Amino acid sequence: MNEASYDPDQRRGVVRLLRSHGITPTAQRIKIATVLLARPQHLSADQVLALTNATGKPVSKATIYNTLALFTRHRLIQELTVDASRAFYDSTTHSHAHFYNPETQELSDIPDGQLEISLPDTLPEGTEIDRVEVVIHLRTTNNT
Amino acid sequence: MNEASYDPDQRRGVVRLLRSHGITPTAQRIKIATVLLARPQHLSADQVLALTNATGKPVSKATIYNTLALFTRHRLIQELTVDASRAFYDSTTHSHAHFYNPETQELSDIPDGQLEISLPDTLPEGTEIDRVEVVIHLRTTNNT
DNA sequence: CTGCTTGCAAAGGCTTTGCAGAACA
DNA sequence: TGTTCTGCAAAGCCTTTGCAAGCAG
Repeated sequence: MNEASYDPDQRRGVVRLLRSHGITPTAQRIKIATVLLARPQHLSADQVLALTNATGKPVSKATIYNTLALFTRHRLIQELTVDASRAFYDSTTHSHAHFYNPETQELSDIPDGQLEISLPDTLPEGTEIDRVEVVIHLRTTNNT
Repeated sequence: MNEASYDPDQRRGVVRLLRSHGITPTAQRIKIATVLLARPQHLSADQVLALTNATGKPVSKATIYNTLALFTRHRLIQELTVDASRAFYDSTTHSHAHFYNPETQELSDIPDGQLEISLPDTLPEGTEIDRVEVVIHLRTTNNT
């Protein structure tokens, strides 16, 4: 029930996942990855810090930031840039479209198939597509 | 030739534009708008500051930030969030898709028609679409 | 006059970095 | 034993804010 409870099978899975992405598993990285990848979610660095340190031995803020950057570099998670003031980290790497509500600061996935996009056939010279970020910014309906 | 040269006609146009967006024209706002709207471009606050203060009486950094926020609120320009570290301001409000090259920090428009997107027909309860941000993140091609 | 606007400097939030100690192979 | 990783605190960058003076209507 407790998210941080010790589950050897889960731990082994996370270790395998880190290794398969070329990341050396350490206690801190395993803990952070376990929190992040528990379910599809979008978390700010601060939220990751809070969740990670909700139980067990705390992980420092510097390590959180360094680890999130490392995970992003190795494509274990995806960094989202929807708000200039804060980065979000998406635990799912396949879905790329999101709703963002600035009022509630809520970020949510748009289900696959709900949105279609056709990419341009010509790109700037010498470049290729790294990733596509689609964010639909919402506002509360004006019920006058 | 000089971008900041005094052109009464241009100035009148900018004043009209500000008024039509519900913005009280002041010397600083006119100067900033003139720089920004000179052509389609994507500028950071710092770049706007530099360009604005390249000639004439300088405008303070605080006013630049406040004015860019004001212009954005009144939909004269559009704020783009492609890089967590810096906001960009787009002088064109109709085109929404961009290429972004993190290595060069270059932001460029994708011509209309090059990219098509079908929006979802269902939105979260009580919300409507404010704007859609599509950013194709590029990377330099690996010429091994 | 009265309210909005500007500018300066200080504060603020998020993120990165330097460096010493700890962990790991 | 040599390299990588962690954590603390300090620094850094971009942006916002408080407040007094200036300007516009």
